[in-house]
Amino acid sequence: MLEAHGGRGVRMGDIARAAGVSRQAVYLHFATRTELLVAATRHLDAQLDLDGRLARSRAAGSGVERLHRYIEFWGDYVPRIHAVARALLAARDTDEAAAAAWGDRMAALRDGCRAAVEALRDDGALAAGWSADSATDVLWTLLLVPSWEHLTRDCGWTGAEYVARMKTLASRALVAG
Amino acid sequence: MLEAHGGRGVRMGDIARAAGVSRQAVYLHFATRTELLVAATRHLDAQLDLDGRLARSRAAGSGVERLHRYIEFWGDYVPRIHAVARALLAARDTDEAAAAAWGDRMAALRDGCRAAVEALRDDGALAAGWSADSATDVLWTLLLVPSWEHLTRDCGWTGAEYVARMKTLASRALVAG
DNA sequence: CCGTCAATTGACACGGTGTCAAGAAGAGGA
DNA sequence: TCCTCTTCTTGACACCGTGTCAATTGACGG
Repeated sequence: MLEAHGGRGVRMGDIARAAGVSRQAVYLHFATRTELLVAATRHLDAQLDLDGRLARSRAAGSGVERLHRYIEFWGDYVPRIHAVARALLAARDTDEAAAAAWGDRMAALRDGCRAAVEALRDDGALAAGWSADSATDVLWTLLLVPSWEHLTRDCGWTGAEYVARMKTLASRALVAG
Repeated sequence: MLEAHGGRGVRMGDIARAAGVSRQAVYLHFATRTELLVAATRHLDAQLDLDGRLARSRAAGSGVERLHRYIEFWGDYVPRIHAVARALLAARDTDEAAAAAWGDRMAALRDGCRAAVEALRDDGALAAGWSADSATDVLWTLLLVPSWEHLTRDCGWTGAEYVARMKTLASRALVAG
């Protein structure tokens, strides 16, 4: 349902109706809308085998390869989780729990960025001018969901273009030489 | 008031009270909350002399200088408009008019990016691999408000760091050589 | 047969936006 | 002085979405 509505405007009553159940029944399982949203993201992560997808990046032989694999993973993953991410992102403004849940996911993204940057650094391939910290911050920011949204929706980039150009961008920006 | 609350949680009643006027009086001047928000951004642009601030970038002698001046302008401007931008951004999800107003501002940002990229291209300084369009999209995305927010709030970058590192990033990514 | 558990119905509180109607206060002109 | 226009006030209300509560029903298992 979130996917059908771009992550917006899905109410508890809509969900209940779609599940063939009363609105109150939903509250018997999820105390708040945010809790339901968070459960949906967890479910999605499990269903999509988040950890498995990350394995390819972790197994990379070089820093640059790791960076590229990570961008490939992310470019493939974001569109799948986008709608629910969008909903969580919107809820964040008014709901403390949603903000925390979003923070967790962003921390995980940062871990991946950090690992890629450290792999680069260990190869001596981190471009001059960046510390591991600042490079991590940059990569982390490049991969933000709103940026993906902007590029694919407002700029009309395809998923493949996103991956290819993001690789170019990150490589030019962060990799030495 | 928006600045005091990070652009969130400011209600019509709060505004009225702060203005020493009844809530309904506000509605005599602005039909909707969004209209008031949009008026506030216009007011802010005029007060901050948006056009004047852009002049320095427009007067740049080279493409690279123009790019750098534009990033300096933006890095100085965003923190000043951030709270109201945040509010507009939040309203965008539920309000068509807010989405349109935001779209306008983003289009203006894009125009600036486009001009900088074309200046680079005309100098023959646009890095291989980018078309003017894709380079514009990239720069446009780098400067997005959520990214600025993320870097300054979540990553703890200062305004000066934002400008300096964004210049580095954009230069490495887009400028040849 | 009884207890438990999940679900149902219907009502309600709350918070925020936007609307409406009746009236008050002041300014300016005939 | 009176009249009118404009602006504002007060207070009520509709609407929407979330979350709560209470009373009830129906199925399943010991």
